[in-house]
Amino acid sequence: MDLAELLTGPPEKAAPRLLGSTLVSDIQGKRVSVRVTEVEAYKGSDDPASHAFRGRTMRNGSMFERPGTLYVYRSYGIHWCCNVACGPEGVGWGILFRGGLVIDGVGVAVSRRGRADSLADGPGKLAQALGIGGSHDGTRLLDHDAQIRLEAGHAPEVVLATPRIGISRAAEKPWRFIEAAPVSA
DNA sequence: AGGATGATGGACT
DNA sequence: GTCCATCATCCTA
Repeated sequence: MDLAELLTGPPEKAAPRLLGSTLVSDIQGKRVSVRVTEVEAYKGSDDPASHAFRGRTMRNGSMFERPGTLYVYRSYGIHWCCNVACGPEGVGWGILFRGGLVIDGVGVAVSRRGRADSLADGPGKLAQALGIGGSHDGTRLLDHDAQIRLEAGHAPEVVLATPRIGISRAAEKPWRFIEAAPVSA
């Protein structure tokens, strides 16, 4: 199953299968690639924690676009965070990119982050490392000539499901998925 | 290793 | 006016 097909499904199914895929950004002539290791599912009108719970607005419109559309929002007035829309067009389902590992363009990521560690282990940090901002809202991540793209990778050996982070409503749903290190011998 | 806190802006009641 | 899908820094231990 390819990414386009995967993203036509519900977020709690698609999210864990996005682990191990790669986000690639080509911005200002610089490339950064991040292996996705942490995601969260947000299920639109069925999910009180979702930005799309109350329907489509100016801010969340991208989540209602076709699968593979990037939804970028400002968090706490300071950071940028990004999601990919999934499910049928118009439903407002999405998957938040919550963390990853920089596998290409480390120097660029270090420069953007202003530090040499913790480059993408958080949604705001991941967006900053990739150079993603409000102007990238609506990017079609599955277009081969887009500035920011989502590409297939190799699936992790172990996936853990836990409650989502930083929310107060529907906090019991185990819709956070992380790539875990296999238990060593 | 873990808890508290300030920064800062937009969406919503 | 209040609530955030956060982060870095500054404490205490």
